[in-house]
Amino acid sequence: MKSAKVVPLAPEQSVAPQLHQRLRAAIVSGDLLPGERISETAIAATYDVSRQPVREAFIKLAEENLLVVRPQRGTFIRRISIASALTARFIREAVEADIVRRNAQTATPTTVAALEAQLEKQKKAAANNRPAEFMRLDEAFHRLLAEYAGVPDVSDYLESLNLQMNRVRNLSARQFAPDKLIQQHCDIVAAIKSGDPDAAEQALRTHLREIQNDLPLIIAANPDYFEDTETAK
Amino acid sequence: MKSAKVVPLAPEQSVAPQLHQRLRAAIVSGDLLPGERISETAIAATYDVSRQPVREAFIKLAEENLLVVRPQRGTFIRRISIASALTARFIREAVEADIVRRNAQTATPTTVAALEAQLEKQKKAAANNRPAEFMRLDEAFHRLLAEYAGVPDVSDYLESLNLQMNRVRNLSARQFAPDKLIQQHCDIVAAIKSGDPDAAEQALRTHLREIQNDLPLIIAANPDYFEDTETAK
DNA sequence: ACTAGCATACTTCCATACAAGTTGACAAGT
DNA sequence: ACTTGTCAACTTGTATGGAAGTATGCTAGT
Repeated sequence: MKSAKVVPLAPEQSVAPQLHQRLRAAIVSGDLLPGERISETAIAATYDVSRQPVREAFIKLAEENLLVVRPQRGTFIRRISIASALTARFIREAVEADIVRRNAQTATPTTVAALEAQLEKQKKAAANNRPAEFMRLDEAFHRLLAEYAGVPDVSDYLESLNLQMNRVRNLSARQFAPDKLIQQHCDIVAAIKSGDPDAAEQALRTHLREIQNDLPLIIAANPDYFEDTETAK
Repeated sequence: MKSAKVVPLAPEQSVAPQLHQRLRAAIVSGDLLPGERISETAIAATYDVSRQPVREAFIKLAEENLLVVRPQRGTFIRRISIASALTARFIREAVEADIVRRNAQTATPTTVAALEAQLEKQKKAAANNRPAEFMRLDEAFHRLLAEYAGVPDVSDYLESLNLQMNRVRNLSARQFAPDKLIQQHCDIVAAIKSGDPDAAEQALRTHLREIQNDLPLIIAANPDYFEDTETAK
């Protein structure tokens, strides 16, 4: 069976990385659901390539904790580990707390203005009810904070952690209220603007703990997307 | 050419994971030097296996930033990115600062006693001049702190960051003075014991910034093990 | 002496075939 | 009704051959 109704791969680029990127997007977006089975041969047939590059993409995805490969049994979309999600959130909070403290200590009118301009974009996206756009701006906002703190590469390291958090977001069909999040973003920027590191840190911690409050609700709504008993990793 | 003077692989386990583990240990320990060339066929011949599992091990190592695969050109041991090392150190500091604060707030006589017992082991290893043993205990010490802070999984996430830092350590032939590090460990535990979060945080930040002070010396001693110009992925 | 072009020996990437193990249905026996 | 053994259809793991691209050294020409 040849491919059908699938955007074909770019022939001038390597196959494996392209598959890796596409499958990751499909998993994070919730197009492929946790626990779902996925086989090398099926994906290979879909994109009309051999099993080998598919296999290599699977290896990378397994390394990112998005897939579980059970030899001679099958490969499955990884269920979300609650413990891992909480751990990821804890790390993000600790790192970003430091980042906003630095921002509060070194803020200039220029950087504050840029942050406030970013907030306006967020408000606009929320007002127009475009959640995907808002999510992108949300990520850009936190990335901007890291940049202004003098540690831009930190965002790349946190990206793998956000992968799991974003899965939770998308699976929950966006139960998060954008207005509340934007208000919290404003509180952070306001504290930075007034040069108050303690207030900035507190505002950020409150912000990120919002997710922790919503997590039990999301789990209750989609219990089979999470794992409890198994040890994470 | 068949294998020679190499411990053969365990035949009952899969080849690829075994190769991955061995090569990673070789890179972190400095047995394989940064910039060194490494080819699929050579490794395959060494262990008397086919190229495919070697290739899969390479993919995992590239994902861990230990290898750089340049298509149709060759594969090389990744040089250490100074920017990445500093970023990793920043994240570690932020996360562990939070961890020791928690320890100071929730410490019990039991946990403090366990930490102090750990310190004694460190002193013994240092007195007997066993750097490898000390390094292992150092890691265990930080892992213990995370456990007592109620976030044991954090250590696993920080492990990938420590990979790069450990490479620096091993390449530098251990320029770190164990006595000074142990003294700093004692300061941390003392602050935890007295229930002073601010002091504990300060002691930990001082401790981890020690590495940052030594980094320029290490770079000056082994400049070709580091990269500067290239963007660190 | 120096440069441009080319052949050769590499490298990684992909396709294909086979090996080893698991799962599940089904039939035979108790 | 229940258990057990067998077999067929899957799965992932490994081996191998060839395709495409790159580096290198030689050769011919200036």
